[in-house]
Amino acid sequence: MDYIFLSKTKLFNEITENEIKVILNCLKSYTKKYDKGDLIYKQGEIISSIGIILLGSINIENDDIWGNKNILENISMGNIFGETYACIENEEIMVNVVAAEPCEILFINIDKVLRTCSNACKFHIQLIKNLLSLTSQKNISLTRKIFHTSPKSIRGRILSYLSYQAILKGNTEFEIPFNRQQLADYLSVDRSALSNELSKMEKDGIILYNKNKFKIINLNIFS
Amino acid sequence: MDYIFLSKTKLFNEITENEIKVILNCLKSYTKKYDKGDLIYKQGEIISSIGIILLGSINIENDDIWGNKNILENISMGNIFGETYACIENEEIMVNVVAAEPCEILFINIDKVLRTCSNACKFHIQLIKNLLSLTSQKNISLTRKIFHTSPKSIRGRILSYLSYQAILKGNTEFEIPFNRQQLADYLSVDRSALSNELSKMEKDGIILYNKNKFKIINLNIFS
DNA sequence: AAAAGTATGTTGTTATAACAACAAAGGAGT
DNA sequence: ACTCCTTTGTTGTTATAACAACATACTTTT
Repeated sequence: MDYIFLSKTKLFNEITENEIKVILNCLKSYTKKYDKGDLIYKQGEIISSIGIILLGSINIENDDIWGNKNILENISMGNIFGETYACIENEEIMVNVVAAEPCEILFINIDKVLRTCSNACKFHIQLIKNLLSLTSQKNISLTRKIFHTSPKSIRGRILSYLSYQAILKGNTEFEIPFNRQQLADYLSVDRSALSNELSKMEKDGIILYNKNKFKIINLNIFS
Repeated sequence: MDYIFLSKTKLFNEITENEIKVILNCLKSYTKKYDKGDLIYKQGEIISSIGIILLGSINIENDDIWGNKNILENISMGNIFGETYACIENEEIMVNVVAAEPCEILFINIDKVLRTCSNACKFHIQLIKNLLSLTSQKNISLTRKIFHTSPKSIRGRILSYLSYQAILKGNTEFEIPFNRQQLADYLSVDRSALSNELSKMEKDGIILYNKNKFKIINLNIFS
């Protein structure tokens, strides 16, 4: 186990490598490998472990009753997933967790962290604090997705998403972590309509793009 | 201060009335009253206090760059708001918090809870645990809104929302906490289009409704 | 290098939502 | 009961997104 890597993750923020070693042992954690497309957590399951991505990345997806796939989030190496459901008892997970590429996951039973946390155990308290911070941040990323999908027009959604990416990267030229289909799913629009709108926006001189590289030319927010 | 009321809230779960009294004093909490429509937290502010609603209810809203108002959530008596931003340092709040009716709010500085939490203080640990649970639950309610707004058709969104409400209330007949405009905002659709679609659904024999009372007759999920 | 597979772009048609403008119903206050 | 005001429903028009089907890259495999 790469404790140095783990000590740099947000989950183990302010926890030393040796302390991590103790925690992982005490909480009976284990690792598992997955291939691209493998289902890690299935909609409807009751889970009590969080996952830390040691290698690769995963997608949080929802398949609605009509079969439309909706990508809520892509989570990469060093980050965690499942904490929302693991922190609430008997709450069915409403999403699918799917390996976006070959990956390796470390699972930690969070029930134990929450139930056995006593004043005596300093690591546990820090772990809970870190979880709180992470959950809050996930909260914000969900709020952000809601922002990007609340404009009624496709152009509005694209502008919302791209302008946020530009701010995030601190540059009007940037790469996005989605391909067209994934971006369409994220914004809840049809892929071909998205492609179509992107090329219209290029014609209108608002953006330049090639694959997942974008450049914002003139963000006319009133158009 | 009504400590009995507070001891029944989720935030003070497993904390006694006397302990609450100590905490509130120690954390320099204070209360404030608002009229309907008053702005409690404004988009862009850096906040470090969470609010507990002692009386009334509040709306979490977003006004986008084109002036569309988007209601993310309605939060009622005994529940908290602002914890997402208060738990992360220097994170601007991206929403407006508005009094949905006359209300009274108890503010608690969360910075102090997180920073001064030591092994010696048992209440603080419990408070953080409770916050973690609440944040996780808020997370789920955001995910739920994403579900309700991800179908591409208005009917799909209405069905998603109403069928969830029916499950929540455990009855095919129920009241919803929104008026038409608020529901339209929540589902990110035009109000008149929503009214129109609702009456079509009634004609199609799927639902019956009057104002905010609904009855699901025949949830044909494949239509 | 050819073949197969995947991702992206393009176009035309159809379905649907937004919008605007108005009508009707329901409350609140005088 | 009348007026004012707010909420909800209705209709027709216009704008836009979904959808389908195909074309054109670009990748990966053999």
